[in-house]
Amino acid sequence: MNRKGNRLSKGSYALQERSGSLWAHGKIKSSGYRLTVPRQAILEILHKASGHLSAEDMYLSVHKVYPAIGLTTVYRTLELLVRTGLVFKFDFGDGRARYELSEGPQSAGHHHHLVCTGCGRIVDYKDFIEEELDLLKKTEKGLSKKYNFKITNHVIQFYGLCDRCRKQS
Amino acid sequence: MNRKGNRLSKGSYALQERSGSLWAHGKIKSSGYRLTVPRQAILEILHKASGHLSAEDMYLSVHKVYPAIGLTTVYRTLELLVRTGLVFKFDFGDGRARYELSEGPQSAGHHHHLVCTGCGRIVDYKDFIEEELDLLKKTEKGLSKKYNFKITNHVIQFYGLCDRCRKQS
DNA sequence: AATAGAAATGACAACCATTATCAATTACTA
DNA sequence: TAGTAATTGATAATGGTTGTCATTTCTATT
Repeated sequence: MNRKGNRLSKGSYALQERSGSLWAHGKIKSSGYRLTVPRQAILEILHKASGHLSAEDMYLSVHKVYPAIGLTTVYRTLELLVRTGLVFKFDFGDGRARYELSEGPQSAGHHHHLVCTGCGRIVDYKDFIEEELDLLKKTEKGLSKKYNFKITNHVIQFYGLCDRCRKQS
Repeated sequence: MNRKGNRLSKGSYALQERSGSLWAHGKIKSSGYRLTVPRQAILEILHKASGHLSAEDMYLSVHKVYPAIGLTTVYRTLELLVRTGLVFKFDFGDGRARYELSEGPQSAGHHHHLVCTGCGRIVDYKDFIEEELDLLKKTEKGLSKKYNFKITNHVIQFYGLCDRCRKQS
Protein backbone atom coordinates (compact mmCIF):
# COMPACT_ATOMS: atom_id res chain seq x y z
CA MET A 1 0.00 0.00 0.00
CA ASN A 2 0.96 3.58 -0.41
CA ARG A 3 2.68 4.34 2.84
CA LYS A 4 3.62 7.86 1.84
CA GLY A 5 0.08 8.84 1.02
CA ASN A 6 -1.16 7.68 4.37
CA ARG A 7 1.39 9.66 6.24
CA LEU A 8 0.49 12.90 7.90
CA SER A 9 2.70 15.77 6.84
CA LYS A 10 4.06 17.92 9.63
CA GLY A 11 2.65 20.92 7.85
CA SER A 12 -0.96 19.89 7.94
CA TYR A 13 -0.70 19.19 11.63
CA ALA A 14 0.94 22.44 12.52
CA LEU A 15 -2.28 24.16 11.52
CA GLN A 16 -4.41 21.83 13.56
CA GLU A 17 -2.26 22.29 16.60
CA ARG A 18 -2.77 26.01 16.47
CA SER A 19 -6.50 25.52 16.31
CA GLY A 20 -6.98 23.61 19.50
CA SER A 21 -5.78 20.07 19.82
CA LEU A 22 -2.45 20.94 21.38
CA TRP A 23 -4.06 20.46 24.74
CA ALA A 24 -5.29 17.00 23.82
CA HIS A 25 -1.92 16.08 22.37
CA GLY A 26 -0.24 17.07 25.61
CA LYS A 27 -2.69 15.10 27.66
CA ILE A 28 -2.15 11.98 25.59
CA LYS A 29 1.61 12.21 25.92
CA SER A 30 1.53 13.04 29.58
CA SER A 31 -0.66 10.01 30.15
CA GLY A 32 2.13 7.89 28.74
CA TYR A 33 0.64 7.22 25.33
CA ARG A 34 2.13 7.81 21.94
CA LEU A 35 0.83 10.51 19.70
CA THR A 36 0.26 8.58 16.51
CA VAL A 37 -1.21 9.46 13.17
CA PRO A 38 -4.54 7.68 13.72
CA ARG A 39 -4.94 9.34 17.09
CA GLN A 40 -4.23 12.76 15.67
CA ALA A 41 -6.56 12.16 12.76
CA ILE A 42 -9.40 11.10 15.03
CA LEU A 43 -8.86 14.04 17.34
CA GLU A 44 -8.94 16.34 14.34
CA ILE A 45 -12.23 14.91 13.19
CA LEU A 46 -13.70 15.27 16.65
CA HIS A 47 -12.60 18.88 16.64
CA LYS A 48 -14.10 19.66 13.29
CA ALA A 49 -17.35 17.81 13.80
CA SER A 50 -20.33 19.25 15.54
CA GLY A 51 -20.30 16.28 17.90
CA HIS A 52 -22.16 13.05 18.53
CA LEU A 53 -20.34 11.04 15.88
CA SER A 54 -20.43 7.26 15.92
CA ALA A 55 -17.31 5.15 15.55
CA GLU A 56 -18.31 4.29 12.03
CA ASP A 57 -18.91 7.94 11.15
CA MET A 58 -15.35 8.65 12.19
CA TYR A 59 -14.01 5.61 10.41
CA LEU A 60 -15.58 6.67 7.13
CA SER A 61 -14.35 10.20 7.55
CA VAL A 62 -10.84 9.24 8.54
CA HIS A 63 -10.70 6.54 5.94
CA LYS A 64 -11.05 9.01 3.08
CA VAL A 65 -7.83 10.73 4.03
CA TYR A 66 -5.93 7.80 5.52
CA PRO A 67 -7.22 4.61 3.91
CA ALA A 68 -4.84 2.54 5.99
CA ILE A 69 -6.61 3.33 9.23
CA GLY A 70 -9.00 0.56 10.16
CA LEU A 71 -12.20 0.48 12.14
CA THR A 72 -10.56 -1.45 14.94
CA THR A 73 -8.10 1.34 15.48
CA VAL A 74 -10.89 3.86 15.59
CA TYR A 75 -12.55 1.90 18.37
CA ARG A 76 -9.29 1.46 20.23
CA THR A 77 -8.45 5.12 19.95
CA LEU A 78 -11.85 6.16 21.17
CA GLU A 79 -11.55 3.87 24.12
CA LEU A 80 -8.24 5.47 24.96
CA LEU A 81 -9.61 8.96 24.59
CA VAL A 82 -12.53 8.13 26.84
CA ARG A 83 -10.20 6.57 29.37
CA THR A 84 -8.00 9.66 29.50
CA GLY A 85 -11.03 11.87 29.82
CA LEU A 86 -10.60 13.67 26.52
CA VAL A 87 -13.79 12.32 25.04
CA PHE A 88 -17.25 11.53 26.35
CA LYS A 89 -19.16 8.51 25.19
CA PHE A 90 -22.92 8.74 24.89
CA ASP A 91 -25.77 6.39 24.23
CA PHE A 92 -28.82 7.92 22.63
CA GLY A 93 -30.72 4.69 22.31
CA ASP A 94 -30.11 3.87 18.66
CA GLY A 95 -27.77 0.99 19.28
CA ARG A 96 -24.51 2.70 18.59
CA ALA A 97 -22.31 4.80 20.84
CA ARG A 98 -21.61 8.46 20.08
CA TYR A 99 -18.56 10.40 21.03
CA GLU A 100 -17.64 14.02 21.55
CA LEU A 101 -14.76 16.00 22.93
CA SER A 102 -15.00 16.78 26.59
CA GLU A 103 -14.39 20.23 27.95
CA GLY A 104 -10.98 21.28 26.79
CA PRO A 105 -9.83 24.90 26.78
CA GLN A 106 -11.14 25.22 23.23
CA SER A 107 -14.36 23.34 23.71
CA ALA A 108 -17.74 24.57 22.72
CA GLY A 109 -18.64 24.41 26.39
CA HIS A 110 -20.84 22.42 28.64
CA HIS A 111 -24.03 21.32 26.98
CA HIS A 112 -26.64 18.60 27.01
CA HIS A 113 -28.72 16.79 24.45
CA LEU A 114 -32.24 16.73 23.18
CA VAL A 115 -32.92 13.51 21.31
CA CYS A 116 -35.76 12.94 18.86
CA THR A 117 -37.09 9.44 19.34
CA GLY A 118 -38.68 9.63 15.91
CA CYS A 119 -35.75 10.32 13.61
CA GLY A 120 -32.77 10.21 15.93
CA ARG A 121 -31.91 13.85 15.46
CA ILE A 122 -29.80 15.27 18.26
CA VAL A 123 -29.87 18.88 19.30
CA ASP A 124 -27.30 20.38 21.65
CA TYR A 125 -28.56 22.87 24.14
CA LYS A 126 -26.83 25.15 26.58
CA ASP A 127 -29.87 26.78 28.10
CA PHE A 128 -30.42 26.70 31.84
CA ILE A 129 -26.84 25.65 32.38
CA GLU A 130 -26.38 28.07 35.28
CA GLU A 131 -29.35 26.74 37.24
CA GLU A 132 -28.32 23.26 36.32
CA LEU A 133 -24.85 23.76 37.68
CA ASP A 134 -26.24 24.94 40.98
CA LEU A 135 -28.36 21.86 41.31
CA LEU A 136 -25.63 19.56 40.15
CA LYS A 137 -23.09 20.91 42.58
CA LYS A 138 -25.50 20.49 45.42
CA THR A 139 -26.58 17.06 44.29
CA GLU A 140 -23.10 15.82 43.68
CA LYS A 141 -21.99 16.94 47.10
CA GLY A 142 -25.00 15.36 48.78
CA LEU A 143 -24.75 12.11 46.90
CA SER A 144 -21.01 11.88 47.40
CA LYS A 145 -21.47 12.15 51.11
CA LYS A 146 -24.55 9.98 51.46
CA TYR A 147 -23.48 7.10 49.25
CA ASN A 148 -19.74 7.58 49.49
CA PHE A 149 -19.38 7.82 45.75
CA LYS A 150 -16.70 9.84 44.06
CA ILE A 151 -18.76 11.40 41.29
CA THR A 152 -16.85 12.15 38.13
CA ASN A 153 -19.49 12.76 35.56
CA HIS A 154 -23.15 13.19 34.84
CA VAL A 155 -25.54 12.88 31.94
CA ILE A 156 -28.73 14.79 31.31
CA GLN A 157 -30.78 13.96 28.27
CA PHE A 158 -34.24 14.90 27.13
CA TYR A 159 -36.18 12.68 24.79
CA GLY A 160 -39.10 13.67 22.64
CA LEU A 161 -40.35 14.32 19.15
CA CYS A 162 -38.86 17.02 16.99
CA ASP A 163 -40.69 19.48 14.83
CA ARG A 164 -40.92 17.27 11.78
CA CYS A 165 -41.70 14.03 13.57
CA ARG A 166 -44.53 15.58 15.58
CA LYS A 167 -46.40 16.38 12.41
CA GLN A 168 -46.04 12.92 10.98
CA SER A 169 -47.46 11.10 13.95
CA MET B 1 -43.68 -30.12 27.29
CA ASN B 2 -45.76 -29.78 30.35
CA ARG B 3 -48.30 -27.25 29.26
CA LYS B 4 -50.24 -27.40 32.46
CA GLY B 5 -47.22 -26.60 34.56
CA ASN B 6 -46.51 -23.54 32.51
CA ARG B 7 -49.95 -22.21 32.94
CA LEU B 8 -50.70 -19.46 35.36
CA SER B 9 -53.48 -20.32 37.75
CA LYS B 10 -56.10 -17.68 38.25
CA GLY B 11 -55.52 -17.91 41.96
CA SER B 12 -51.92 -16.93 41.92
CA TYR B 13 -52.73 -13.94 39.82
CA ALA B 14 -55.53 -12.71 41.97
CA LEU B 15 -52.96 -12.01 44.63
CA GLN B 16 -50.67 -10.19 42.27
CA GLU B 17 -53.45 -8.02 40.99
CA ARG B 18 -54.22 -6.86 44.46
CA SER B 19 -50.64 -5.92 44.97
CA GLY B 20 -50.28 -3.48 42.15
CA SER B 21 -50.24 -4.68 38.59
CA LEU B 22 -53.92 -4.20 37.97
CA TRP B 23 -53.14 -0.78 36.65
CA ALA B 24 -50.60 -2.16 34.20
CA HIS B 25 -52.98 -4.88 33.10
CA GLY B 26 -55.60 -2.29 32.34
CA LYS B 27 -53.18 -0.19 30.41
CA ILE B 28 -52.11 -3.11 28.27
CA LYS B 29 -55.66 -4.03 27.42
CA SER B 30 -56.73 -0.48 26.79
CA SER B 31 -53.83 -0.12 24.41
CA GLY B 32 -55.27 -2.95 22.38
CA TYR B 33 -52.89 -5.68 23.45
CA ARG B 34 -53.67 -9.06 24.89
CA LEU B 35 -52.95 -9.88 28.46
CA THR B 36 -50.96 -13.06 28.13
CA VAL B 37 -49.13 -15.24 30.58
CA PRO B 38 -45.64 -14.12 29.59
CA ARG B 39 -46.66 -10.49 29.86
CA GLN B 40 -48.14 -10.99 33.28
CA ALA B 41 -45.12 -12.94 34.44
CA ILE B 42 -42.72 -10.26 33.30
CA LEU B 43 -44.77 -7.52 34.90
CA GLU B 44 -44.78 -9.48 38.12
CA ILE B 45 -41.02 -9.77 38.09
CA LEU B 46 -40.63 -6.09 37.42
CA HIS B 47 -42.87 -5.41 40.39
CA LYS B 48 -40.96 -7.63 42.73
CA ALA B 49 -37.48 -6.60 41.66
CA SER B 50 -35.67 -3.58 42.96
CA GLY B 51 -35.25 -2.38 39.40
CA HIS B 52 -32.61 -2.12 36.72
CA LEU B 53 -32.93 -5.70 35.51
CA SER B 54 -31.58 -6.76 32.16
CA ALA B 55 -33.59 -8.79 29.69
CA GLU B 56 -31.55 -11.84 30.53
CA ASP B 57 -32.05 -11.33 34.26
CA MET B 58 -35.76 -11.42 33.65
CA TYR B 59 -35.52 -14.37 31.32
CA LEU B 60 -33.68 -16.44 33.91
CA SER B 61 -36.10 -15.42 36.58
CA VAL B 62 -39.20 -16.06 34.52
CA HIS B 63 -37.80 -19.23 33.10
CA LYS B 64 -37.64 -20.90 36.50
CA VAL B 65 -41.38 -20.66 36.89
CA TYR B 66 -42.44 -20.86 33.25
CA PRO B 67 -39.80 -22.79 31.33
CA ALA B 68 -41.75 -22.38 28.11
CA ILE B 69 -41.19 -18.65 27.98
CA GLY B 70 -38.29 -17.83 25.72
CA LEU B 71 -35.83 -14.98 25.65
CA THR B 72 -37.32 -13.64 22.45
CA THR B 73 -40.64 -13.17 24.16
CA VAL B 74 -38.99 -11.36 27.02
CA TYR B 75 -37.47 -8.91 24.58
CA ARG B 76 -40.73 -8.51 22.69
CA THR B 77 -42.69 -7.97 25.86
CA LEU B 78 -40.24 -5.39 27.13
CA GLU B 79 -40.42 -3.55 23.86
CA LEU B 80 -44.19 -3.49 24.18
CA LEU B 81 -44.06 -2.30 27.77
CA VAL B 82 -41.65 0.47 26.85
CA ARG B 83 -43.83 1.46 23.92
CA THR B 84 -46.92 1.71 26.11
CA GLY B 85 -45.02 3.69 28.68
CA LEU B 86 -45.25 1.14 31.45
CA VAL B 87 -41.53 0.54 31.57
CA PHE B 88 -38.42 2.67 31.17
CA LYS B 89 -35.38 1.42 29.37
CA PHE B 90 -31.96 2.52 30.57
CA ASP B 91 -28.41 2.23 29.40
CA PHE B 92 -25.77 2.31 32.08
CA GLY B 93 -22.88 1.73 29.76
CA ASP B 94 -22.27 -1.97 30.28
CA GLY B 95 -23.57 -3.09 26.93
CA ARG B 96 -26.96 -4.34 27.98
CA ALA B 97 -30.20 -2.47 28.49
CA ARG B 98 -31.89 -2.29 31.87
CA TYR B 99 -35.57 -1.95 32.54
CA GLU B 100 -37.76 -0.74 35.34
CA LEU B 101 -41.39 0.07 35.88
CA SER B 102 -42.33 3.66 35.25
CA GLU B 103 -44.40 5.67 37.65
CA GLY B 104 -47.57 3.74 38.22
CA PRO B 105 -49.85 4.34 41.18
CA GLN B 106 -47.87 1.75 43.13
CA SER B 107 -44.44 2.79 42.00
CA ALA B 108 -41.52 3.46 44.27
CA GLY B 109 -41.59 6.99 42.94
CA HIS B 110 -39.46 9.20 40.81
CA HIS B 111 -35.77 8.52 41.21
CA HIS B 112 -32.48 8.65 39.39
CA HIS B 113 -29.35 6.57 39.24
CA LEU B 114 -25.82 6.68 40.49
CA VAL B 115 -23.65 4.32 38.49
CA CYS B 116 -20.27 3.00 39.57
CA THR B 117 -17.98 2.88 36.56
CA GLY B 118 -15.77 0.46 38.43
CA CYS B 119 -18.07 -2.43 39.24
CA GLY B 120 -21.33 -1.44 37.57
CA ARG B 121 -23.22 -1.13 40.80
CA ILE B 122 -26.33 1.01 40.51
CA VAL B 123 -27.74 3.03 43.36
CA ASP B 124 -31.16 4.63 43.20
CA TYR B 125 -31.50 8.01 44.79
CA LYS B 126 -34.43 10.24 45.49
CA ASP B 127 -32.59 13.12 47.07
CA PHE B 128 -32.92 16.62 45.67
CA ILE B 129 -35.88 15.50 43.63
CA GLU B 130 -37.84 18.62 44.49
CA GLU B 131 -35.19 21.04 43.29
CA GLU B 132 -34.58 18.82 40.35
CA LEU B 133 -38.21 18.84 39.36
CA ASP B 134 -38.25 22.62 39.39
CA LEU B 135 -35.31 22.77 37.07
CA LEU B 136 -36.66 20.06 34.82
CA LYS B 137 -40.04 21.68 34.45
CA LYS B 138 -38.46 24.96 33.57
CA THR B 139 -35.99 23.36 31.21
CA GLU B 140 -38.58 21.24 29.50
CA LYS B 141 -40.79 24.23 28.92
CA GLY B 142 -37.94 26.33 27.61
CA LEU B 143 -36.57 23.64 25.35
CA SER B 144 -39.98 22.70 24.01
CA LYS B 145 -40.56 26.26 22.96
CA LYS B 146 -37.11 27.03 21.65
CA TYR B 147 -36.55 23.87 19.65
CA ASN B 148 -40.15 22.94 19.04
CA PHE B 149 -39.74 19.53 20.59
CA LYS B 150 -42.50 17.64 22.35
CA ILE B 151 -40.52 16.36 25.31
CA THR B 152 -41.74 13.09 26.72
CA ASN B 153 -38.95 11.89 28.92
CA HIS B 154 -35.62 12.66 30.47
CA VAL B 155 -32.65 10.88 31.93
CA ILE B 156 -30.32 12.04 34.68
CA GLN B 157 -27.45 9.85 35.68
CA PHE B 158 -24.38 10.37 37.79
CA TYR B 159 -21.27 8.34 37.17
CA GLY B 160 -18.45 7.76 39.58
CA LEU B 161 -16.66 5.29 41.77
CA CYS B 162 -18.39 3.59 44.65
CA ASP B 163 -17.03 3.03 48.09
CA ARG B 164 -15.30 -0.23 47.34
CA CYS B 165 -13.95 0.74 43.93
CA ARG B 166 -12.44 3.99 45.21
CA LYS B 167 -10.21 2.10 47.56
CA GLN B 168 -9.00 -0.32 44.94
CA SER B 169 -7.83 2.33 42.50
C1' DA C 1 22.46 6.43 12.23
C1' DA C 2 21.40 1.58 13.70
C1' DT C 3 18.94 -1.33 16.75
C1' DA C 4 16.28 -3.52 20.38
C1' DG C 5 12.10 -3.58 22.79
C1' DA C 6 7.67 -1.94 23.59
C1' DA C 7 3.55 0.12 21.95
C1' DA C 8 0.32 0.53 18.33
C1' DT C 9 -1.85 -1.02 14.19
C1' DG C 10 -4.77 -3.65 10.73
C1' DA C 11 -7.10 -7.70 9.04
C1' DC C 12 -9.91 -10.95 10.55
C1' DA C 13 -12.54 -13.74 13.51
C1' DA C 14 -15.27 -14.03 17.53
C1' DC C 15 -18.66 -12.20 20.69
C1' DC C 16 -22.99 -11.18 22.37
C1' DA C 17 -27.11 -8.42 22.93
C1' DT C 18 -30.84 -7.76 20.18
C1' DT C 19 -34.00 -8.55 16.08
C1' DA C 20 -36.14 -11.01 12.09
C1' DT C 21 -38.45 -15.15 10.47
C1' DC C 22 -42.04 -18.42 10.40
C1' DA C 23 -44.71 -22.22 11.73
C1' DA C 24 -47.40 -23.39 15.81
C1' DT C 25 -50.16 -21.83 19.59
C1' DT C 26 -53.23 -18.86 22.20
C1' DA C 27 -56.45 -15.08 23.71
C1' DC C 28 -60.36 -12.73 22.69
C1' DT C 29 -64.87 -11.97 20.03
C1' DA C 30 -68.99 -13.35 17.89
C1' DT D 1 -67.38 -23.00 21.38
C1' DA D 2 -65.22 -21.87 16.96
C1' DG D 3 -62.83 -18.60 14.14
C1' DT D 4 -59.25 -15.46 13.57
C1' DA D 5 -55.80 -12.40 14.35
C1' DA D 6 -52.39 -11.69 17.80
C1' DT D 7 -48.76 -13.87 20.18
C1' DT D 8 -45.29 -17.09 20.98
C1' DG D 9 -40.91 -20.03 20.74
C1' DA D 10 -37.03 -21.96 18.25
C1' DT D 11 -33.71 -20.71 15.33
C1' DA D 12 -31.06 -18.02 12.44
C1' DA D 13 -29.41 -13.58 11.30
C1' DT D 14 -27.79 -8.93 12.36
C1' DG D 15 -24.60 -5.53 13.69
C1' DG D 16 -21.87 -2.96 16.85
C1' DT D 17 -17.97 -3.90 19.42
C1' DT D 18 -13.95 -6.54 21.14
C1' DG D 19 -10.20 -10.21 21.01
C1' DT D 20 -6.25 -12.21 18.49
C1' DC D 21 -1.97 -12.10 16.45
C1' DA D 22 1.38 -11.12 13.11
C1' DT D 23 3.29 -6.84 11.34
C1' DT D 24 4.60 -2.13 11.70
C1' DT D 25 6.07 2.02 14.01
C1' DC D 26 7.90 4.68 17.74
C1' DT D 27 11.39 5.80 21.12
C1' DA D 28 15.29 5.22 23.97
C1' DT D 29 19.86 3.65 23.79
C1' DT D 30 24.04 2.49 21.67
